[in-house]
Parts: sequence; C-alpha cells; structure tokens
Amino acid sequence: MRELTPRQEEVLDFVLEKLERSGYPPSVREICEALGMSSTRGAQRHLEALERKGFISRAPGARAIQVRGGLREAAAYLPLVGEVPAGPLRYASEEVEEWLPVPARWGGRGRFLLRVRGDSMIGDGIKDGDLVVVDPSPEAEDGEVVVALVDGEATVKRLRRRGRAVELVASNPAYPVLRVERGEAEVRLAGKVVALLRERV
Amino acid sequence: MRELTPRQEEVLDFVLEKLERSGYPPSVREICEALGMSSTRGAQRHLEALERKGFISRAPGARAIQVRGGLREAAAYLPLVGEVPAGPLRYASEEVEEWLPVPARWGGRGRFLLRVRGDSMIGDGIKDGDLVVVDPSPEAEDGEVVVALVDGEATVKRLRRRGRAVELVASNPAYPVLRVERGEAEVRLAGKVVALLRERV
DNA sequence: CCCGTGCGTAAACGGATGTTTACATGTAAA
DNA sequence: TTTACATGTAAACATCCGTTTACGCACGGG
Repeated sequence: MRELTPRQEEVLDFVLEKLERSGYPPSVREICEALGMSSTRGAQRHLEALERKGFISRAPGARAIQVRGGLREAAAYLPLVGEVPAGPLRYASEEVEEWLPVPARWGGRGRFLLRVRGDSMIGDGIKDGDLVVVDPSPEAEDGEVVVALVDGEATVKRLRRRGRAVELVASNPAYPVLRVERGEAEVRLAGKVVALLRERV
Repeated sequence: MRELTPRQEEVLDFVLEKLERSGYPPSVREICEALGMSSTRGAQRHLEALERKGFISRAPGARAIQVRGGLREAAAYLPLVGEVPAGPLRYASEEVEEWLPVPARWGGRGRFLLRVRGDSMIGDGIKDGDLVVVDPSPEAEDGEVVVALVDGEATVKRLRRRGRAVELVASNPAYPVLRVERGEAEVRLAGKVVALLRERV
C-alpha cells in the first residue's frame, strides 16, 4: 500500500475519528469543513486518492465510505453462552448472555465464549470465572485442551488419547482422570479451547 | 428502555446488519426496500419510535443514524506496547505494536496491554506470553497484582505492603521476594493488572 | 521549459435522501 | 364505543450530497 501525503492522512484521520465518534462516516462537505476547505472538489480528490491507494472503498450513495483495516475489522464478536451447546454443537440464541469483542484473529466459524467453573485446570493457568474461546472442531488431538460434555455438564479438560480409549485429564491433581472407552457415549467433545479472557486478575 | 414491537426490531436488526456489513448505516429508502415497504413513511415512523425508545440517535443529514449499545460501543481498543512505559507513565506511539479490541468495560483512561515474559506469576494463572491489561493507577493496594519497573525492566508481581517497606512477590516459589524500603527508588509501579488475554491455550 | 501530480476555489447539475402532509386499516386498552 | 397507537400507501417538497467542469498555483523530474 502506497504512502499517503500529509493532507491525505488528515482526511483519513478525520474519517476515522468521525466514524469512531458518530458511528457513521462523514459526508464530503463535512470533510471540507473539518479541513478548512471551501470547495468539495478538494476533499473529493483526497477521497479518490485514498481509494486509489487502497485505504478506503466507496460505494454510490451518501457517506458510503468503507475504511479498510479500520477498527471494525480488528474485532470479532463472540457470543458468551450461558450453557454449553447441547445437541449438534449449536447454541440457541436464547442462551446467549452477551456478545463480546475479541481480537479478530480469535474469531472464526462457530466459535463461542464459555465461562469456566471450578479450578480443575488451574495447572494450565485457567481459573474459575475465566472465559475461554471454544472452537467447535470436530476432532481434537492428543494433548489439547477441550470442552467436554460429561453427563450434560460442560467441563474443560486436557484430552489424552490412550489407544482406543480417551482420557480427560484435569491439571489440578486433586481431580481424578476420567477415562472413556471407545463406544461409550456419555462423553462428547464440544470443541477445543483456543484462547482465554480473564476479567478479574 | 421500553420494549420494541416485532416490526421495530426488524428495522433495528437491519440497521445493525447493514452497519456490520457496510460500515455505514442504511438510508430510509434502503430500510423500506429491505422490509418490503413501498413508502418511506413507514420506515420513518419506525426510526422515530426507535429514537423515542432510546435505541438509536439521529442527526440531521443522510444516514445519520447512531445505534446506542451497538457493536462499536461494546469494544474498547487498547495499545499493545512493546516496552513498558518509562518516565511519566506514558507510552510513545512508536512503541505501540498494535491496537487490540477488548470488552468495553476493560477500557479506561490510559490503560494498555503488556505482554508478560517469564513464569514468575504462574501461581496466579498468568503464563508466559499472556497479555495483561494494565491500569496506570497511581496507587496500588496490598495484595494487588502490579506491573513494576525494576532497573528499567518490567515485571508482573503481587504487591505486599510491610509497614514502610514494599515487597514484590512472585507466585512461583522458585522466584525470590524483592523487598524495597521506603525511599529507595529503583522500583517504580507502572500500574496494576486488571484483566488478561491469552492467545494460545 | 514542459509535464505530471498534489492541492485548492468556484459554480453548477442531478440524483439521493430526509421530511412532511393526507388518508387508511387493524388492534388493544380505557 | 372511543381513544391511542402501530403500521402502511401515496405524493410532494426541500435539502443533502456526490459528481463534474473549469480554472489556478506550486513543486519536482526529465
């Protein structure tokens, strides 16, 4: 992406600021006023330059400015589910407590946030009350931290494959290892834990 | 905030969807088209209702719709600083690696993100590579987790006040306690740790 | 010197867009 | 029943706003 002239950068900054403050982009004339111009042509040219250089996209219509790489693109929003997805790895919208922003690279198809209860994974730095980002992958590999549904209840554990059996291992030695032979169905994997948020340190 | 009628909710949903998809709000006529109306008055009335009930704000001008409690308001953006703030608790913009979105309630004046190095706080579930949210409070109380500058280097430790002295305690027993008597100046507090992000679990 | 580019003013055009008035229907509460 | 409200159509109006044309100035490279 090419460099911007100082004036073009002023325009881009103003667009971003307006976007941040108002929630919608400025009109061409608002840009003029902000930069002390009396003609719309000046701002127009700057917008054309910004588009040519790839910093923004424009669509026909009023205020139809899209900022590429803007703040909006930096965030993904994940639902914090009250209960763990049951059935076919889906969460009903009624169970969504709230949507929280996370860094965009944490986002992904079907990912969601789950509040961890208990201290069984304290050895991996996962504490009671932490929010974990869960990727509903169909397959989890040996050694990964997963969300498992045991008797309908969700627990976070480390997965260990032992031949045909699967073990769910807590990182707190006070907790027992749950061993499941292949074919037994009381345990289901809801996904694997890929990231973590902690609100109170 | 009063409840919305089903139709009003449809309008609000469409506005949010358009905002998410395009980066700018829809025009009244776009709302009409989306909801299958042939007159702008219908959408107009819904927007008036949404404003009356406090879900949106409107300003004169095209597409000047602000959604209260929209996605944008849910996020705050904090800078990830490469090095710890030196001097008067400020970070130079050159040191900012990137800006990351976090839940809005994590934001606040002067807060920033810092990457934790080492495993000295493993006992508190703070691992190597974690990003901590630092609030540059002037005062930290006994028992709080703080970022301290020791010989110009940043470390995360738990603060313990012992009369006139201050102790910086690691939660990994392998590390020694750093004791500082009042008046000694080689230790300075950069702020306290209020939240945490972990990118790899 | 000439030419391309960035930057700006002035003025006008036309479509996009918000707003208003008037009329109408269905539903629920008083 | 009466009243209020949500909802909708139809039409017109005034302005917002993107775009275009024309002209001018400054600067740097060839």
